[in-house]
Parts: sequence; C-alpha cells; structure tokens
Amino acid sequence: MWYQQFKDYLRSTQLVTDEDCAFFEPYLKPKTYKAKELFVKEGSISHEIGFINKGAFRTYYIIDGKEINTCFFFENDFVVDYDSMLAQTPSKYYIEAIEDSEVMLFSATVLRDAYNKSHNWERFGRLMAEQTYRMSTERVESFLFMNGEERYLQLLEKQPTLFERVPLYHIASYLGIERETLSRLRRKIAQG
Amino acid sequence: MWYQQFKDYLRSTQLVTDEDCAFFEPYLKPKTYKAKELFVKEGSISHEIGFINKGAFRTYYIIDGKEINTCFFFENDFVVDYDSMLAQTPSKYYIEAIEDSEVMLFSATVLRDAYNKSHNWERFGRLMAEQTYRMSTERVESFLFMNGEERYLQLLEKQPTLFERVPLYHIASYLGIERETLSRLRRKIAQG
DNA sequence: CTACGATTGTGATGTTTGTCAATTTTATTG
DNA sequence: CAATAAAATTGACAAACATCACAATCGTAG
Repeated sequence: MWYQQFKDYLRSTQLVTDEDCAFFEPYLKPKTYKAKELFVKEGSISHEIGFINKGAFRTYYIIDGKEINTCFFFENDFVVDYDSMLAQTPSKYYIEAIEDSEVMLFSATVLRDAYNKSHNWERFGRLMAEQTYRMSTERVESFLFMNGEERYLQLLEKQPTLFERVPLYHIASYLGIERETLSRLRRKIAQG
Repeated sequence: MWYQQFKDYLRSTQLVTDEDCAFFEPYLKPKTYKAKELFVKEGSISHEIGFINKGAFRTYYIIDGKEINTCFFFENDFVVDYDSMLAQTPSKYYIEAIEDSEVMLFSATVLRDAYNKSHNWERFGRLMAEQTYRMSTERVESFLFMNGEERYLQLLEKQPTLFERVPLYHIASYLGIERETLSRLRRKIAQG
C-alpha cells in the first residue's frame, strides 16, 4: 500500500511518533504522473508537496529558450518547489516527471498546521530545512572550488544512480556546462 | 548595552517571547574581535554562534594557496560556520573579522537545548534554516543562469553596502571570478 | 608630508568553455 | 525488422575567463 512506504520513511527518521503520522493520514492523496507530465508549472504557487513512492522528477528553468536543470528527485524524496512553497511566491521552475511516477500528495497548509500543532513536526521541518541547506551549500562550493570536470567526477561518485536514470544532456545543465562540453570531458576522462 | 541589541533583534522577528529570550540571557558572552582576528579556524568544530552587534566577518576557504570567500556577515547577522555547527564536523573554512567587531556569543549546545525545550525556538531554528537555504539556492542559481558580469550587477543591486565595506578582490572570489576579471568588467560597465 | 603597503587597474597571452552545424549512436515504436 | 526519434558525439570557430607581469592609485603610520 502507498501509505505504508511514506509511514515507513517517517518512522525511519525517528523524528515523529505514530500519533504524529496519524495526523497526516487523512490529508494524503495518492496520485500518479506519466513521464513528461508536469508537477509544477512555472508561474504557479506551490501548494502541494509530494512524497515519491516510485519514479523520478526534475526541476528545470527556461532561459533563452534553453532548459537548465536544477534538481532531481527520486524514491523517498519530497518533490516540491521548496522555495515557492516556503515563500508562497510564483515558481520560477517547471517540475516534470521523467519517469512514470507515484506520489503521496499533501498540502503546504496541512504541513504548516502540523508545524504549529506539534513540536515534533516543527523539528522535522527544521531538520529538513537544514539538510536541504547543506546540500545547497555543497553545490555552491562545487561552483566556487571546482571546474566542470571536477564537478562531473564528484557527481559520478556521489550519485552514480543519477547517471542510470537521467540522460547526460540533463546532467550537463545541472553541472552548469553544455552537453557538448560534458561529452568532451567524458571522452578525455575515458582516454586517461 | 550589548544584550539590548540582540533582544531587540529577537523581538523584531516576533517569533519568540520575552520569556524565551530570558532562557538565553545567562549563556550570552560578549566578545570583541580585532580586524583580521579569526572567529573560526579551518579544521575546528564550531561550537559557538555569534550575534554581530557591530562589525563584519568573512568566511573563506583556501585552495591552491588562494583564498576564496564564500560568505560575509554584518550587523544583526549570526556569524557561524552553519555547516560545521549543524553536523558537528570540522570546518572547511576560516572565518575572520574584517573590521573591529563586537559579538554576543552563545554555544551550539545552548541553542540545541532551546530547540528541545521550546517549540518557539524550534520554529525560529526552522525559519533560520529555511532562510539560509533560500539564500543558498539563489546563489546556486546565479552560477547556473548567469555569467560573471551578471552576477556582479546582481550583487551590486542586492547588496550595495557590501561594496562599501569589503575590498573588490574579496568580492571577486565571492562571485567566482578573478580580481583582474572583475576589474575589467567594471571598466567595461563604466564605459557603457 | 613621505614612504610604504594595500588595493585596483592594465596589457599580452593562453586555456577553457560555449556556440553552431553536422553526424553518429542508441533507443523506441509501428 | 525498419523507420523514426532521442541522445550523444565531433569539428571548427568564437567568446569568456584565467594567468602572469607590472603599473597606477589610495590610504595611512611614522
């Protein structure tokens, strides 16, 4: 059952009790997305968060007619435009399913209620924010301290599964380089 | 009085009560830093957070013998290696006073206690984390979507005071470019 | 005021990466 | 399996940026 996976994930964090979980249950809505279907459209305000049971999503931005990927989400991740959700401002991004996917949806309002009613959920929210912050700073540092090749090698090491599920031209823009450049890097690295 | 400025700041957030503030008061330690004095040394674990009453700090990293600035802190900011503090891992950075400064110090342990004891403080921590997260993603985006010139112009618009208090060669590395490149950009922009 | 160090600017040159156009390889569908 | 679309590669060239060496300017202690 779909509920089960979400509950298992929450339990594994050891941050919330079964009681805390029960608060959420009535507000959870399962939903499926076909590959290429949009989860968030640029310009919209994100009211919903999805816990991914199965599948994958990408967040991208369009600039000069070119798509730039900023984020990938997979099983047991929360798919959301966190920025838009937090500030309740229009999203700058599109979020698109890149595989047929199954998610548990819940609204930002319910989450905020949970934060208000339960210290545990508030802590959960803090730790989530701190964790995403750390991922984000790592990314900033990768741009400050490394060149494209080093960023590629680091990503390859840290998230090898990414390369099995996402085409290289999506990864290139995530690394902040052109697909041609990534292709050349890979040849250079393969040749030694 | 130094306490007062910190309390005024906390009140202005409207997130914590006077009672919540009182919890902190016994643990606050005023401290001054001379310009060029270190607040955090690379390799150390950050146990302390400072609220800046007056002055300025910079966070930098040394790579290939070259300093790269990643962060600047000013009045009413918290100066801290947030990453090292959260994860309790050795800092990758140096944090240095760039002006004679006055800060209110408190320990990460006290903060964690506050998080545990008070839902209000926990919420405060969540919102801080969310805010720093948003600043961090903005920075990632600036690297993905913009070139050096655009990053410079954006920074000039968003943080004009930075340019009054920090030399350009520190700003250059913050922007991810060389000081010479920044100098040339400025000439080009000045000439139209 | 002078001298020194800190900061900023400039020129010449090389490297890295982007851009455009085309081609090859790989996957998908009828 | 053939046809077609999607993804990855390649070459030629241009633009952005780094590097090295040095010159100019600014600010401040003596």
